[in-house]
Amino acid sequence: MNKTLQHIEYSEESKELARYAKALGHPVRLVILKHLSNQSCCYTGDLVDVLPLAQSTISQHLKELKDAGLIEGEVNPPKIRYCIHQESWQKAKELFDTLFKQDFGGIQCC
Amino acid sequence: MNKTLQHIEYSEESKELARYAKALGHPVRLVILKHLSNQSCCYTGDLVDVLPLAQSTISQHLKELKDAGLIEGEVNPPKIRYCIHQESWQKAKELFDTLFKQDFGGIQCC
DNA sequence: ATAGTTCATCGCAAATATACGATTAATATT
DNA sequence: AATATTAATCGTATATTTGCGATGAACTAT
Repeated sequence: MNKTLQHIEYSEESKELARYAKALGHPVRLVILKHLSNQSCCYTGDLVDVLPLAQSTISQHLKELKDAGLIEGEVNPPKIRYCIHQESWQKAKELFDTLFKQDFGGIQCC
Repeated sequence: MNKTLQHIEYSEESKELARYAKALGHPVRLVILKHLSNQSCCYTGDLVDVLPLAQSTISQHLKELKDAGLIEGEVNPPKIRYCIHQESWQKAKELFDTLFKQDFGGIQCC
């Protein structure tokens, strides 16, 4: 067969949405975001206190959320204050809205 | 430190949302869902024709979407017709809506 | 019965993700 | 300068994901 060298060109939207979805694809990160939303912001240490995970592990999850663009950190020595990244959050919201806007309910098929 | 044996109890919501998000966290699967929504339904073979990936790979992605509950397959020998799973799709939509409903725009912090 | 079609599954390799403890970097405090 | 605090990063181990080709199962058509 050998159909491919697997270099697929995805749309920017697909890539961006997949990136957000992937970042949201772990329960710990959802808990972190929830915590962040409750407090509006919080320090890494707060999360370390709350979650039964090593500090390094939490830091890593924060990094993934940050890399995906969903949160941002403000240095506030010696702590770091994390918050939702407004713009990206809005962008993610829109992308998911668009994805789910397809109202499959109308087209009955199976 | 040894803070944990890492048995965290997540809420059902977190687990379910994470499961959906994870399934959506790969561009190929988004393309598949888009294709599915365009045609309302389609056969595995259609996707194999469209995507530059091996049949087995596509089958695997379909399995993941099915395991997450986002799609369902109707046997239509010798083919299988895949469609969006209405209920789960709606449930996912709601969970994401709830997640993004938090209007962080109001609470300025950083 | 035999051969053909369609798609899932197996077995494998490579890459990525997840967790940890230990270390390092940055800054504040003494 | 020396110490303490906070959090990122490094190194490592294990598990999961992603991809492939090959094989197998289910059903059709000859």
